[in-house]
Amino acid sequence: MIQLTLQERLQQAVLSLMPAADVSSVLVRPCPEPKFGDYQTNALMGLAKRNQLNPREFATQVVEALDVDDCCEPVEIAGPGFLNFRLKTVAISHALVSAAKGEHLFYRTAEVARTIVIDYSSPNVAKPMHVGHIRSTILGYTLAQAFRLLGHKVVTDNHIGDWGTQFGKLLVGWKEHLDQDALAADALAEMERLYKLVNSACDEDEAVLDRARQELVRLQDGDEENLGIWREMIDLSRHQFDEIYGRLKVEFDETLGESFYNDRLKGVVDELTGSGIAEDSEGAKVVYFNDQKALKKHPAMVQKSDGAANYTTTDLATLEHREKSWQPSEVIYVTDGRQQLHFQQLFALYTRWKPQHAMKLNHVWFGAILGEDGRPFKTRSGEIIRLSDLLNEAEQRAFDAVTEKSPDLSEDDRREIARVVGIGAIKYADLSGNRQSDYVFSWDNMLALVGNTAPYLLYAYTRIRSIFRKLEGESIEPPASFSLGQAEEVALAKHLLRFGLVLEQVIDECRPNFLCNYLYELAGFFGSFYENCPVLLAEGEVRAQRLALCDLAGRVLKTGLETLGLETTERM
RNA sequence: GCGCCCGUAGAUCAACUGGAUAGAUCGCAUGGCUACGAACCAUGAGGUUGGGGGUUCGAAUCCUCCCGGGCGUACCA
Repeated sequence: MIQLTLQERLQQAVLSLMPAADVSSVLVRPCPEPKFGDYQTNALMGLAKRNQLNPREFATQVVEALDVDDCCEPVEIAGPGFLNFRLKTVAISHALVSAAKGEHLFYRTAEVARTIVIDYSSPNVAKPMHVGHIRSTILGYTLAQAFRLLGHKVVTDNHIGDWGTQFGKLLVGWKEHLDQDALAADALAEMERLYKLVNSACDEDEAVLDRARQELVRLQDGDEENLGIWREMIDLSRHQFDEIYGRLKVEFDETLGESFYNDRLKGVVDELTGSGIAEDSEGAKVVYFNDQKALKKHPAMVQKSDGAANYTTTDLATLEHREKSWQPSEVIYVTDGRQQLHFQQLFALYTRWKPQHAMKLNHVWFGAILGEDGRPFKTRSGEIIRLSDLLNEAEQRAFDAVTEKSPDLSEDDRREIARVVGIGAIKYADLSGNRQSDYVFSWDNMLALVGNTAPYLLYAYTRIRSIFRKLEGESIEPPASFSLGQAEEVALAKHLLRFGLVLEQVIDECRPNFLCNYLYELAGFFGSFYENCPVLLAEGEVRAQRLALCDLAGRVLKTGLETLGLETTERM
């Protein structure tokens, strides 16, 4: 939090010279190069330019008005007008001492807790979850954890696709082509087969399409037989979703599928038409956005020409429900980037429908998964890889690795470690990139066990734990100060101080890869420290200080990993 | 056609939203376990950031024009 102190004082110094200045962009950030210092600001140059001042002279004046002697060495003006701050060891020591006493862990929680609704995962009933679902599931869960860590209230909602036109075809398939044995063996695969079968039959034969429409109408009219089949399809699907979520250790506060809002859809359409927001077009009800450049040519449809509502309508009802139920300050949708237009329409439409709403509506989108040819991802046989197969493969590879590295451990232990490492590797691989970049799927990349990967972080953690196991019963007092005599200690300590800043960035921009980078660097700094600074063999104060550094690094690592949804292990 | 996103080392990705010498990892080469776990550490090679032009103290990032790719573009969600 030192960084925020510096920033506040810097802003005050600027204001003392320029009372009318907007200092919100006067930020202090970590230096790109340690040789320049620990923190820097580049904001003075822009400010000077806008006010037609010489940037170096302005920087000099700011430095004169700035008092940071308690935590920094004399501030340095560099290049065209950077300010470089170098922390005093006593300031670092002070932060470490209070953390070692358990007063904080280098971050602080929000003074005003916000309520955030996060909508993620949202698989469709009767379809197996495949690798495409993992990004939303893992990203959403991680964001929820990050908001919670910083003291916010989060409601997670799995908006599963359990209603809609696909059920007409599924019902035809179920009634005419169901293979009970296949259903018992792998329900989702069988339902997917039925859907594909009827779907292609519909393309060729108008009569099949008619039957599908009739079955759908019957379902929507409450026909007992169709409702029963529908419920069974949902139960079978939910069972398999839960199995995946269990393995991923992902949870939801709510699972309100599309069907939950079914009774409200007609009312929504009536309100929109009644108030003149929606109008008729080619038999459908649509909303035009002539006031918005980006949406001008893209009206949103809220009712199809056959009278049925569609997903925009459902999403409107969902937003209404969320606002009523939780009064969130923000609703976050985690989906792939192809739905950007839909959410632009939805947000604009909701604001027109309920102009008084105060929710920030945020579409957190992510890039596509591509095959090695750069085209949307499929295996050679044209199938998308099933999520359960991916998890199995990850655990198997991790098991082979742990068996090779630690053959002395029992098989049960190795299985458990392989589970933590394998699942962790997948999650980390998914979270460590910029979410908006498309990424190329490859088994070796996703399940890698060396380099910038989960096992690297977990290994650093096990080394820390190993040190504390060797202490056995020995009681350790938190040190009264840190002398930080070796460069590796300083680098590790300074990095610990930045934890809070990174967490803020993660929730501000909904980008968990900042946390991945931070933890990877932390593990790296710990690695150098570990190789160069004996802990147990050190003596007196130094030993106590190094033990405390190890403990703090371990706690930050564990907290960070848990925020990413990764479990830790004591040995591997 | 229109709109959005993208092109960075042999490969996979970063780059704190305009900052200082574009960083990692894999792979490749070299060195290090009689100091706490070598799933580690240290060192090296590898780049005209797709291409041209522009904006300015400063550009992978902003503007513009080409080249190449992905996605979307009213009755799927």
